[in-house]
Amino acid sequence: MENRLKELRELAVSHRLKRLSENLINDMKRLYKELKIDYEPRWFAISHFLIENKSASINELSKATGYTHPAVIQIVEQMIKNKLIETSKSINDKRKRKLVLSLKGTEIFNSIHPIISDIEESIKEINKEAGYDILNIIESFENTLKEKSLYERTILKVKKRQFDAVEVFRYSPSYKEYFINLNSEWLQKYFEVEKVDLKILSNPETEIIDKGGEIFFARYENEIVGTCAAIKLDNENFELAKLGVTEKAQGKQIGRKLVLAVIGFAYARGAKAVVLETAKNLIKAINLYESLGFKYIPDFHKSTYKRPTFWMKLDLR
Amino acid sequence: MENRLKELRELAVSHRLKRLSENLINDMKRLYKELKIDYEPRWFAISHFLIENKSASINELSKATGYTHPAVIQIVEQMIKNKLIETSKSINDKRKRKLVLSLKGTEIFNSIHPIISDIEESIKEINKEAGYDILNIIESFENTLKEKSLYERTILKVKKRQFDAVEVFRYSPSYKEYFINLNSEWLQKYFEVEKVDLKILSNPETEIIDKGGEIFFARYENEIVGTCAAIKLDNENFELAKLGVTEKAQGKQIGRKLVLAVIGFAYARGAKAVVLETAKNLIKAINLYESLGFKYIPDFHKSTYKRPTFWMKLDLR
DNA sequence: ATAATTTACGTAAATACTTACATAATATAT
DNA sequence: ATATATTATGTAAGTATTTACGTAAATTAT
Repeated sequence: MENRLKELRELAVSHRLKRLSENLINDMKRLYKELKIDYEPRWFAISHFLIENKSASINELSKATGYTHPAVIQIVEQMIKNKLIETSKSINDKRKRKLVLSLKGTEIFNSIHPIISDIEESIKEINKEAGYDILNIIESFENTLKEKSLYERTILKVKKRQFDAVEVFRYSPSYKEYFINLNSEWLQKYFEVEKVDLKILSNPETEIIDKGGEIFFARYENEIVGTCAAIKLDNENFELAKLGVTEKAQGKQIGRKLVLAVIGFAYARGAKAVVLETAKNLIKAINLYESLGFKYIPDFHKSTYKRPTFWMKLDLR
Repeated sequence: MENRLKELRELAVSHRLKRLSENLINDMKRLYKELKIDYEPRWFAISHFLIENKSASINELSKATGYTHPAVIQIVEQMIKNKLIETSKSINDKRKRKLVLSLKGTEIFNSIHPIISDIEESIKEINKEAGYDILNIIESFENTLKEKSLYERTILKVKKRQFDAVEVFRYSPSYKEYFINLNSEWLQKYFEVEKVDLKILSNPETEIIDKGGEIFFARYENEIVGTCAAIKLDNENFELAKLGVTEKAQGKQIGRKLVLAVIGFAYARGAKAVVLETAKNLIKAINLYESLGFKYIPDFHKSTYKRPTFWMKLDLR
């Protein structure tokens, strides 16, 4: 409990940042209202850019301010209604609008200048009292997140954790059923179980193990959820085949760990390459193979199956 | 221009804080989605509180999380729809609802625990790279603003600036018309110009100046916008009277500066007190008088006017 | 030169809240 | 004991933005 409470603190960062920002924006609004200035804080960034650059298009404003373009359209619309902005079609590019501040817009912007200065001063004062320069800090966090977002950082950790939670172990006769079932699942979903499949799946010992290959299984949260075979083709080549991960356990690094087991097995036996035969519609599998360095090889072998397949290869030397 | 650009930087603080927070919240959402967890980040604070405290009412949750109570109602509604929360009427207080996490709610909350930890770790990592502890910083700013908000800080500066921009000067015959007009404005708006008023307004020299009093005027942006008289009652008492500030210039510290001029005048002449006669519906004026230390005195004098009035007094010793 | 892609803008709807207001139940003051 | 104030909740509507999607014009590729 104690532990969790502490965690909430860190997790609440985003929420509290938002509140802090809303606080400041509301105070600005209240100031304008109190001083009877007909001006919304959200107009500021756009007014400012138009003062500096004379005219701009919706898109330019969006990029300059960081608002999405529909947001800019809506803010600009408001400003047009308040006669602060005038709009016309661009001449050289008929898609674009040319937006300029009206005389009234310029006047109001200049008239709020003293208040802006006061707000500025207040923020500096707040910085001093708080003991931090908030702007520097924001910039620093923006840069840190630009390098690697919270999402990217966290997903790496999650994958690592999942990867570590998968236990891979070798074939023994008692797991024979799993080999059939886990492979039937995806074969039935995407294609059909062909005779060639059935021959291997039903006789893993004679077809794979006895010929110098191996079959791996993956256990995740006490359930056997995946399998993959290494078939010895010759002294220099192994085939990775019959990779199957049950649907509800997908996306948990199980396939990756199984493929790595096969590669490791082949490598330990002095193989030069691992090849595999797969099909275009097995997108997740192909992505996995590619991420581990497998490359498409045209005309390597004719297809073993009725289903249309192609071959990939990973060089081990 | 340069100058203004620099200012925008400070002013954009709130906007950028908001974006930073949205960034983080969106990343969290994306994480839950990617990991196929049926959970919204906004549920977290409430789930957490209910895990810690077993049950709570809408109001308690609002206070604990910082959301407004309608926000809590809406989030809770969502969670009820997702069967994460169960609700019942409170027994001892029929206004209250008793909200508890359902079994499913508890399970889901516990199941996201590892991801929460990963997010936590990521935030710590971000802190380290950015070189700041964001949570400390937020807290520091929250405290600074709690002591004195951006609004309060800024409004003080604005008032000071306005106050300094008002120029107060003394009566001379050429300003006679202003004395009549500025006072007629408010008299006509709130009451009517009575004979007693007219006598003083038309003869400021004989009625006020020659008897040892004074009339002050205020100039703001090159216009005469306010006036106020100090009438000598006897050697120990002055009456503050005929305070008028034209409507469009109100709220700019003009009245305050005029009243201070009258007080200063009386003080310089060795007066013991300044009194004034005002009316209940002149709310802004009364607020001003009170803020400067004037106190209500019952039965001081009978009313000089047809309109219902009362007296206030400021002791100078 | 034509097809395909990208860019610029627009619109509708969704999101995550807030404000403002209403009402019933409870607590407090006279 | 009764009026008054406060509290807890609810509801409707507003706000400031985003996402998602569509279309026309311009650019690039073939």
